[in-house]
Amino acid sequence: MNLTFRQLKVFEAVARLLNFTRAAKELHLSQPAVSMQIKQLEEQADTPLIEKLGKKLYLTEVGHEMYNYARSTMQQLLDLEETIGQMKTLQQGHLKIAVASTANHFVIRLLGRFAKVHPKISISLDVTNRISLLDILDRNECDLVIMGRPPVNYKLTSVPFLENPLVVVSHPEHKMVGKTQVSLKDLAKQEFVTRELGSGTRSAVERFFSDHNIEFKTKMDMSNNRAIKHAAEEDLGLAIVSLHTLELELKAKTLEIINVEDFPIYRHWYIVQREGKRLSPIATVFKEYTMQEAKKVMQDFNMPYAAPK
Amino acid sequence: MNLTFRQLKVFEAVARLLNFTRAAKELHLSQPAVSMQIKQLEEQADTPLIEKLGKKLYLTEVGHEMYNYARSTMQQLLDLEETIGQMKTLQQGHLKIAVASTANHFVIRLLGRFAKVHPKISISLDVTNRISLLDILDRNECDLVIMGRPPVNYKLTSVPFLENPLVVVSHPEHKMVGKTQVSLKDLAKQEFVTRELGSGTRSAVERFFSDHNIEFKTKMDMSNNRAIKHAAEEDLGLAIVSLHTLELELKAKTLEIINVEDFPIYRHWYIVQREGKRLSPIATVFKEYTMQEAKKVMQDFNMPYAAPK
DNA sequence: AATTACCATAATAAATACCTTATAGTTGTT
DNA sequence: AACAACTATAAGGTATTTATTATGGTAATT
Repeated sequence: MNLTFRQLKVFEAVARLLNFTRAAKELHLSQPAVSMQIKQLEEQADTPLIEKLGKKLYLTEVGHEMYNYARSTMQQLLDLEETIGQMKTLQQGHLKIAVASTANHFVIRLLGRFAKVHPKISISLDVTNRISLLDILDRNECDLVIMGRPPVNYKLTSVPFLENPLVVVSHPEHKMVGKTQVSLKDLAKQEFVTRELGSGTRSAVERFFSDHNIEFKTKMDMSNNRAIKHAAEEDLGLAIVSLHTLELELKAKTLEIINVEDFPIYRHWYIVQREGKRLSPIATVFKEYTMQEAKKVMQDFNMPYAAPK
Repeated sequence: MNLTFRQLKVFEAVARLLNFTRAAKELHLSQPAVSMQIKQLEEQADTPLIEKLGKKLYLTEVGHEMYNYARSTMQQLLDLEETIGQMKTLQQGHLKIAVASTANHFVIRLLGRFAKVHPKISISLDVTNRISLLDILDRNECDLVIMGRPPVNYKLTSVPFLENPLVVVSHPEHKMVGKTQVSLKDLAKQEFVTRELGSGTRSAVERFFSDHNIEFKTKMDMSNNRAIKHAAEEDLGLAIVSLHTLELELKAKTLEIINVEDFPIYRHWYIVQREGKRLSPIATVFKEYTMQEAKKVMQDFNMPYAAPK
């Protein structure tokens, strides 16, 4: 059977009004046009749908079935149109974001604000490590990823949108705490607790040290940021971490920032997508929102986006 | 939005296979034909439905919605086709019959047999009086009506399919019971309990009496057959009723048939439909079944379809 | 660098879908 | 018998749809 929506639309009107002429008027058509559509539909169904007894029209049993089908299908089409319309106007939709664990803190705040502006949008947030993020991008499993500078050999489009200052922190009792300016030479004498080799932060730090021709002595390396801060709190060594992950520790004064020459190291947070990816309307809006609002959001939460010099 | 079933069909294949070329093969089309259909569908939706990242295809959010819609609509279409197919092959459908109350007894038996032959068909039976039956026909509210000879001034098509013998019955103790042959002259001396004026039976009886130039003395008239039989059982007078309504009373010997000259009066049961009515497949079959099987059904139930002469 | 697997685009031909006007035929009513 | 209200049918034209082949471009693979 090979019906057309046109046939269904015309049939619906005729079945409802039980009058070809009035249906034709309603559809702004000539009456024979209606007759033809009905005839074709009956040919498709290979059975009469409408019968005329005297002057009055009646639906046959199959006609009733067809009427139900026509109404149901047309209603579904209206629903579809509405859904699509809402998706386009951001009244509906789903946003899939993945973020590096170190970015978790401020991204949650950013998303919180964004969700308030777009209350009908549902959001899923995946917090995971750098390797997984690249995997997710590769499988096209999310709209956007927020992470440190992505590797160049992947086919990705990335935009830096916020400074990510790395600062040196220590146990509050450390002798360097409170000094106006610690020299890099002095810093080099210290031992560090750091992220594992291959992490973005670790490479950035190593590059910084080698650029300044000083040695970088590691005491321990750990696979997550939380563990590093813990180690520093226990005075197992100095740590170099993103300022954005320090809010709690600074407030509770379990860690202090050390004022070191040439610090903070300025890295950036990037918003990343697959090359060629066509963003959904809501993802486009979120990307713009992030690029515009990120700094403001950080400041509003009393979080210096850069460390004091 | 003005989609076509073709677009949906092609889109369904592409969305399922995520591969234009394979979809084209499945649909026995060239690959560009598929590209075009998808393109047109995307134009209708005014938003991308499929995105290509590297070599792989993905559905967009709207694409997923469209996929759901396509599958649902196509499934409904299959359901519709199946329903229509079943209706055509009598594996499904509904039969609406209306019968005169006096025909009730044997029509129920007829329908019982018919229902066993067509177990998937549902049946509704309306048992009512002659006036209502004509009304029902006028409003095209049923497929077929079974009744006595319908009036000629209605636009109806009717076929007699079974003799309807009217016999004289009385209380078993009546003096005429058991006589070899009662003359019409003697009968004329009796008083009768009869149907109301305007009923089919009543007119038939009156015509019979006047044709034979004898008087017809009524004692009481009543609006239904059951009441008449009751009155005769109570010896309030003789009754002239359809033999087909007497099964119980004869078996229980609460009424006896009187053997009267020129009786039984032979009327007929008619199967009636509106002029020009196109019967549904199942109604056509029922009409044929009735015309062929009615006599046999009556006999099988040990019901003489004609009174003994 | 060449190859392979895909999808997009262009040009073009054939089919068909769709609508209109004009006209004829029915049915029920006055 | 004439009329009014409807639907069916026929003829004809236009626009749309649908497909084909040929060709070009892109991304991953060898």
